[in-house]
Amino acid sequence: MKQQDNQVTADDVAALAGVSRWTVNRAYKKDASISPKSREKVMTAAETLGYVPDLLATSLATDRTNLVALLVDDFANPHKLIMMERLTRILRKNGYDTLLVNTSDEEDASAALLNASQRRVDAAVLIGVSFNDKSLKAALGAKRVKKLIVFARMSANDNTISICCDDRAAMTAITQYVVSSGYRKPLFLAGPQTHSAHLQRKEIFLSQWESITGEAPKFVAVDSYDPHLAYDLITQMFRGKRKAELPDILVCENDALAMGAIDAIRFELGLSVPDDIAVTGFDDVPQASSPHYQLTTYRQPLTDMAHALVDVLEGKARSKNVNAFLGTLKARTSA
Amino acid sequence: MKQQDNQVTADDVAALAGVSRWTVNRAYKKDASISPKSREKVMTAAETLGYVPDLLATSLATDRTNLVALLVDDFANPHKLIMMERLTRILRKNGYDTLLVNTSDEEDASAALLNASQRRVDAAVLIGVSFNDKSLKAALGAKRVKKLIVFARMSANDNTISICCDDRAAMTAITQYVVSSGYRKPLFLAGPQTHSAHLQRKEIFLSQWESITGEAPKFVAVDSYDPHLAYDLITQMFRGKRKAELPDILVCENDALAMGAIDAIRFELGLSVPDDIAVTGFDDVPQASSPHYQLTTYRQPLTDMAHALVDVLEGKARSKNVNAFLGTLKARTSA
DNA sequence: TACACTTGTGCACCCGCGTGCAAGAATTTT
DNA sequence: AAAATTCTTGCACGCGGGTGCACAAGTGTA
Repeated sequence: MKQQDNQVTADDVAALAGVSRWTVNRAYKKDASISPKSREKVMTAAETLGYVPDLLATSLATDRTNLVALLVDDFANPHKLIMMERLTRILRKNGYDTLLVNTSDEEDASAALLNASQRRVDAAVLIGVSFNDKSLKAALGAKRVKKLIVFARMSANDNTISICCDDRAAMTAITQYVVSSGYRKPLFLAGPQTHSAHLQRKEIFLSQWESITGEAPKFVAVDSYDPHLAYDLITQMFRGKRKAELPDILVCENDALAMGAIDAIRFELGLSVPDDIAVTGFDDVPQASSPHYQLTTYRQPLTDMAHALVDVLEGKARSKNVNAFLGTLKARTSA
Repeated sequence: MKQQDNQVTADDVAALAGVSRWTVNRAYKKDASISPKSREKVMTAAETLGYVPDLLATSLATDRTNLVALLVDDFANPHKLIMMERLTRILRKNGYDTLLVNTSDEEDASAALLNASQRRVDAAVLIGVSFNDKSLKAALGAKRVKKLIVFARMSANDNTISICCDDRAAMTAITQYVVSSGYRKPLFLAGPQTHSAHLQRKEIFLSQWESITGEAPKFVAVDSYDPHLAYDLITQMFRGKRKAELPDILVCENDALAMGAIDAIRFELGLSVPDDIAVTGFDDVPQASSPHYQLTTYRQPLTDMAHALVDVLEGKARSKNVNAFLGTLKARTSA
């Protein structure tokens, strides 16, 4: 493409408009003291020259980049796509651009974050779920990161701002749904155990269930939110078992695991969902509503959460942590 | 978190190391003329102060940001997630950061791109598929974008660099597979018709098929690569038809459409895939290998393509367009 | 020891724009 | 109509670091 070597600068516009460079500047500032006709002149000049202010120089001068780093550690989960779409769109609407940082490779993660911080991002937003203490520490080590925000996940770290829905309320809704639907032998399928116990959906479910029915459910866990792991684990655990030995419902920490489990139940064990074993998930990914899965799951209010993120960025958040969002249970036929 | 208000600058390091700021600079430049002991002094000083060069200032001074804008227009397709993961990882390994720009909202798209260009991205990479002429024009209008690259898609635009696999070879492989598998009544399910005809997979398939069998296949199209649209269209088209009226294979432009189609065939029409109607896709998204879909599809060599992108960015690409990558046909049980 | 020559280092100036202040122009007041 | 305001505008300086050149220091030779 045609390369415009001579980048149009404010000086050029000033020259054409017959004013000083600073007047050009003011024309772009909303509440600057400048006469309407000056602004007019500048704007037409800018138009003919195709001038747009340079964000790099602006950021350097103002120490505000309007850039947010989005740290994603797990690209296998379709829910990430939804979150990324929502966040980028809403951030953009509020004047922020998004730097996508892939932290799936453990070693590169801190380097990537360091790099992002060298760009003076206004904040780093973690939308990963398996961030362990090490990652968090690395993130905090990057001194230039002004704010560290954990999105869609609880965080107990003091140096962190957490924006997520009320996991306790969510799991309560699921637990009550499961109990009232008549299930009695649940098995909880959890992901990586990287959180403080009391923050885990697993723990919440277990205690909720126990307080309602008096019995402590069993649970199993896989090392990452990977449908294949769920598939393999369920296959291996359930194969050859008599029906009486199997749970009547599998409560999964998220949809990715739930979908893997459903496939295993159907295709490896030849059983029916929900008749033999019911399944619930969490997130309501697009595939959850497909006729194949029809997954009963829980949807977080991502749009509201994204707006809360903007509030935090602008420093006008009500409280430090914004983690009492309420989602909705999507009851489908999988449970 | 603790905010380090006083940002460490090269001057600070210089003072501590007892050299000038420029010597500090040289210490960070690979092939600069600087004595080993000076560099040593600088480095230890930098270490104790926690100094890292500011990328903003560097970019401003060198006119090279090492930033790439990734324009994504369709977050419904899981393949995007794969591409994003691959691209961000490989770009990062080569020193580039990625700006994620959501162009799914038509109106905001050009604004978003303009904004990215104001950050002086070294290149804009389109990994969308439904970019129409209007979007391309908007992209080209952003003068500051030095390179405009279309990834994983052909592009006939002269101002554009296209990095993709050889669609002709790919469709040939699919066509031959379908023919040799004994299918005789294909229907091509296409996405938005935004490309020049000769670049479309649809056209390639149609002509390939005709040249082999002598018959011109039928085709249908939906307005976006949305599984739901495919689902609805197939349901509506096929419902109530006698078996003889139905195709024996549905060749889909990508996996998203194929999966929607499979669901419709199974759940709305009560037919079997592949026995009643076979289906093929394109992309090999993760879900394609699930036991439910077992989709026969075509996988592009994304890693190689990502490296080619880096070559283009560094200006050491063999030719202007790099679009002869060969992928592999993944034959599964859906066809 | 004097000379040429190869490093190593410092410096002025630049990248493009923002901020605060002071001088100039326009407007109002008396 | 002169003085007091208020609105506009210009400018020095700074954000953090890169580039090319000139000079100082270090090395080698006669």
